[in-house]
Amino acid sequence: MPRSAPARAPITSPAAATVFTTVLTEGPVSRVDVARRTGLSSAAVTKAARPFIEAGYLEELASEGRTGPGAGRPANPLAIRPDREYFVGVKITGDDLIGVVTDLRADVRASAHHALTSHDTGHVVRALADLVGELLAGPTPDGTSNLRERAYCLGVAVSGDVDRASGVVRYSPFLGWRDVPLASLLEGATGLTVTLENDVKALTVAEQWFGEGVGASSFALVTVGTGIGSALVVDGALVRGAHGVAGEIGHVPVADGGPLCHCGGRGCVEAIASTEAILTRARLITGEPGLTMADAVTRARGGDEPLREVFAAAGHAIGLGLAALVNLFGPERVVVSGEGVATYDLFEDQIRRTFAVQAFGSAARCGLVIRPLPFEEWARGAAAVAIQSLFVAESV
Amino acid sequence: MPRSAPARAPITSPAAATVFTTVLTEGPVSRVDVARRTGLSSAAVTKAARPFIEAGYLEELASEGRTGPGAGRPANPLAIRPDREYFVGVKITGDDLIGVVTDLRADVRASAHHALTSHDTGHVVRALADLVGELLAGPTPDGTSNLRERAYCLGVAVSGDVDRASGVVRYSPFLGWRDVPLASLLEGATGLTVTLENDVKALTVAEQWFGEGVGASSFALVTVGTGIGSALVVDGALVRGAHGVAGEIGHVPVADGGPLCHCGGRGCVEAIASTEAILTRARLITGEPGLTMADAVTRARGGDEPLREVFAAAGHAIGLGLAALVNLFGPERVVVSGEGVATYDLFEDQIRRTFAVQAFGSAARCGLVIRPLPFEEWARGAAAVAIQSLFVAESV
DNA sequence: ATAAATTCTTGACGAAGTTAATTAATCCTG
DNA sequence: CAGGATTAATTAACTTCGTCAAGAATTTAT
Repeated sequence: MPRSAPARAPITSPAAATVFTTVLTEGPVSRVDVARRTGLSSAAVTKAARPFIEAGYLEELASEGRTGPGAGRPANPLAIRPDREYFVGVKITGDDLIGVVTDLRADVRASAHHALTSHDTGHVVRALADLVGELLAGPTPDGTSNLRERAYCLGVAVSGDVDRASGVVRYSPFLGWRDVPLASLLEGATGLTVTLENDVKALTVAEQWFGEGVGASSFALVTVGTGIGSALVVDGALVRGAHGVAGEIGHVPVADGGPLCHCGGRGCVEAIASTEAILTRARLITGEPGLTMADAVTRARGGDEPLREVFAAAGHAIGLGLAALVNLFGPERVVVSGEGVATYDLFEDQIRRTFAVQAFGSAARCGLVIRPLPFEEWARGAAAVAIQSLFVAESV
Repeated sequence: MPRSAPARAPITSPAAATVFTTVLTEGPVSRVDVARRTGLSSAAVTKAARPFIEAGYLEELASEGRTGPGAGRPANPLAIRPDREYFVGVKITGDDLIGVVTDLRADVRASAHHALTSHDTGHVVRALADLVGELLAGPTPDGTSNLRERAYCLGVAVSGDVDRASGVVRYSPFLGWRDVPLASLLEGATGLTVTLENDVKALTVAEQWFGEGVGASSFALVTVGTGIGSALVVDGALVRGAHGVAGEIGHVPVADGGPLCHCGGRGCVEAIASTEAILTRARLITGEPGLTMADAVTRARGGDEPLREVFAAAGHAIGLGLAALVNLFGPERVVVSGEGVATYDLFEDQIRRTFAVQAFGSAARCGLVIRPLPFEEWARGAAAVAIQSLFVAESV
């Protein structure tokens, strides 16, 4: 090509990163507004925004008629051009790969699945590369180019102990992996820049940048399902834990002398409220060892009191765990998301009630959002991590 | 005065703050060493250090003979001159004022007490100003000057909801105060620059800068006594909580269906392990409504099994709370400090045992330091906050 | 002595962001 | 409808901070 390749996102200084994230996460904003929100001078915003406009990442919206009540030159809001770059996100579970392509705003544009027939590293890497190839095969939505030419980054989410910085899966119980340098393997196989992250943390990043977490300096996300996990954002940064462990709300002890947990502890939230724990208890109570989760849910929804109580007990345990989290951290908001079967409607009431009782003082003012979690969301989280990887420096 | 007044700590740039804190908290270090540890260039360290040396805050130690194994110019380590400036710290309790004077390293040089006969704001302010006057009356230890001329900052620690930034006591149950602008009142009364902080947070700052927290990017401090509280440091910054509440480990629910807590919850750590909760339980078990804490402690130490079990139950509850904290945050270290009567010897074993069982995975690698808490330490915490207030910008 | 190693200092330079002045685009008023 | 008021964006000069590269200082090793 005679013309130089289009410049990638020109994040060259803290101010550039600040301006870009502000426009990215807070919709169209005028330069003065960006300046006001970030504390930068308006001159700095002008300077920082120009390269982004030239590289096609930002655009100036035609002034939208009225500026407001008073007089004055109307603002030309800066807006993101979401189609300037695409990102691939893949979540690896024990059984399959879930992949999505998103735009800069983390809106999903395409998705695909792929069953895993083995946990062998080589197999997974090949399958993942195939999936990525499939996802990027088509043209861009605007038809002017194809996806592959505008996608440079791949985010991968895996449950377990993941070292994002080095791109290594330290330990993944589901896959039976230890110390697999997955990021570099995938960079070789796909040619994309790969960022690896723990799945719950990835989900939290998506929420922090493009969901409920926008504008909150501290918040938490909790996932309820097979396991119960969470991740915390304090002062804009993900809490990672000195030894790589943090956010283990599933193993917060809430019921002294309660059921034994697979972690060796007693009365952990996960020992009471995980899908398996609920099912075990439901079978015990009904005396039907063959009871399925789907049946239990249907009957509970239908008004089966003993079964409803099993779910309520789970909701109570989650509420206690939330109270522990909120009393210790005081986040601005917490998102509780139900994985897999959307049973959250059976928990929600009890979670809120218990939380209201156990949250201390004004910590109770913390906003509680409870909602289902479509499983594609996990892959979207991975893509969000890829988007975030544009910002090499601090995570604003 | 013909000569200009001696310059205060010349913290004019991020680099200056970094260099000064490094030397302050990590003992004598050569300039190259500071550069290596902080990532600054050695030129920057030289430049930043000079004004501190000129103002008398730092000095160059004569090269200490051998530098190490190899050749090369020997290092001239930079060291703090602790006596360059003194700081006053005062802790306000419901009954009295405890005050100390410390040097730059937060070493206590003088201390004094003062009984409070009323909780009236004016009375407390006057009493506190008197106490400060008393503390600063003498000459400096080196005899070259007097304390007052080298003390500019006062730190004040109060339990309850305190807004450090505005210097307002939002709510203090012990004093019965609401929205008292204590910092500005005290600036008027003492002429010193006043920094107000919550007492547990102040203690944590002291630990972060001058104790177990040095070098740890995240750690927690827990105090056990009348109340049970904690404060958390994540990535070098104190967690404040979106609504001003954080670190409320005392109200983490650990025993579902346990004793009712004064906060309205059930099974809170504080409802089981606070001094009052222990005493209530001890009286119930022994059937002696007049039992004192001192007696209970003596008899438990002497081998009284039922009483030992009361303390063990408290230790267990604390251990569960600690596990919750550590599983959620993954701090590098936790300090557990016993307030008032030094009963920690009766808890320690049980705390460690429970913690070991309930801490999840490598979170258990978190270092646990359990030790008594001399009550002057609270005032020292206040002084540490005053020292930290020199660093206007971020708390490194 | 001379060379090698290591620490510290110095001055030129460059990057990033600020302030202040200027230009631009609109509304309001008489 | 001209002129002023008002707000937005840009420009240019300047400040500040910290790096780089070169060299001075001071030791050990040969």
